[in-house]
Amino acid sequence: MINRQSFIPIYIQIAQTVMQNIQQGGIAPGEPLPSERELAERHHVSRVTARQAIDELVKRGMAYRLHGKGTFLTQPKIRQASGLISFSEELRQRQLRPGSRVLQQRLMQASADVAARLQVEAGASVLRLDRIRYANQQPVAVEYAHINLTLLPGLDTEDFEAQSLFDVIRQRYGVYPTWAEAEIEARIVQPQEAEWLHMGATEAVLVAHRRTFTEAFEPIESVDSVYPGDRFPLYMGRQRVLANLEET
Amino acid sequence: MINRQSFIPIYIQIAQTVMQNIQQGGIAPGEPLPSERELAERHHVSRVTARQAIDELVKRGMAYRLHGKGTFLTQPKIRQASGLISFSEELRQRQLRPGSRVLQQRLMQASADVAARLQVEAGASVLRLDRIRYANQQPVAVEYAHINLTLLPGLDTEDFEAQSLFDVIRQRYGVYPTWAEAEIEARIVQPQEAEWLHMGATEAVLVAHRRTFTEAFEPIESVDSVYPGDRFPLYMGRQRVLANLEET
DNA sequence: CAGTGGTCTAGACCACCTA
DNA sequence: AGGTGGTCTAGACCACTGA
Repeated sequence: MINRQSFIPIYIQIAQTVMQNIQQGGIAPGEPLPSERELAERHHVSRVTARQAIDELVKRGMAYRLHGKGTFLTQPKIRQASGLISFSEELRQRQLRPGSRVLQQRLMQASADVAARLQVEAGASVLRLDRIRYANQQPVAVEYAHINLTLLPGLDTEDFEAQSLFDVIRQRYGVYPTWAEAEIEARIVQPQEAEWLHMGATEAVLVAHRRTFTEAFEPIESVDSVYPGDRFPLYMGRQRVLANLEET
Repeated sequence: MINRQSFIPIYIQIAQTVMQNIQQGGIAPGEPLPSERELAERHHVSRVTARQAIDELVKRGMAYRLHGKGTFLTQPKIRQASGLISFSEELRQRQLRPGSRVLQQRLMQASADVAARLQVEAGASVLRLDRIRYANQQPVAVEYAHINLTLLPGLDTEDFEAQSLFDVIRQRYGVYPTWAEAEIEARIVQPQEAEWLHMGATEAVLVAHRRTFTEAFEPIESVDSVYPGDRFPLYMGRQRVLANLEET
């Protein structure tokens, strides 16, 4: 079961076996996961490693610990998490088929505003990419993106109707989007957007201003996503609320 | 510096000393934190404990690790995090003075719908609490809340204009809100809400459907919060994007 | 009481980065 | 080479839970 020669850490492998067990229905929501000591013994690892494995599930909101009692599976997550991840990944998790129509894709020089958001110098190369996004053929969002080409030279020649932006970034450049930040507001839909999204002229839209960063906190892209207010609610996922360090 | 007799874990104490150092300007954004080995030596603890301390800062999005290089302070967060936390805590973090006007506060029996959301039996005791929320005297939200009285018997007699709901829950009942889940949509403001929030009749509002849970995932409350679309954007904080376990 | 998670030790080896 | 974080060991004691 556990391969010690693998480049995948042991605790991830153990977390995966527990995940598989869950997905195959071996553990019902509310029921206990194997205890840390049991996992440690079963896989011949130290308890610290077993604990680290369970931590991976807890971090994802899939399980919760109760001191003295055990670690338990949370209720099923219809939709996993989102609001901060990319459109394609979001749809993938919702089991919907993503699609895109590129409205414009062109190289440009960063304005002062865009430069500030991408933390590059004014005039630096930026890819402007506007797309309509589809889920199972239905339009569900309009995205206006500015992508940091200083970090990703040559990205502008790719075809983003056929492939996911993040897939290209990861595979061609080895750059991994690791941090995200978003601010969300509501406004009345603009006429052009209403047409693209098949909405009435006086309906409301959600606008998410999102920035994605590398592991080292370099901005990869700055995107404004426009969603129909009611057809496609943003799910903020299940999160652990952390106590303030100061208050302890 | 470190008190080994304290009921506060050593790694939390160390995290606090690092935090203080940061807040006093000892470390600038982008600069490295003390290394794990250095912290361990300085406080005479094992490296695992020092690492656990730094983990607390990383979990909060205050620092990020770079393999082989070090752990670095993130850029300052103007607004800390939110969308999932309570109104009072959110304003506290934004340095605004919270206020409330109670629209209605009454004991009622859970309808089938409310019962489902609070995971209680239909007909169980529920506190309905509708409030206008103020920040520095300005109305910034309308909240319609259903609170699980099965978990918090007697809560209905408290005065929620004078004190925070969560403060009462923590102090009187020892119940700690630990998990949160939210879904966000946009719609046109309703006439009554427009009046309360000083908005025009055709403006858009953000509606957050939020549930808060105990450590053991028992629902504490289910709240619909209505925010003016543009005056009070929701900040989703800075979060680490976790890779899928399956894809590893 | 036994079983659970929470914290902690004193090491170890690895992979990665910079000089 | 020497520093960093990433992973791992084989224990330990504590606090909490439930029978």
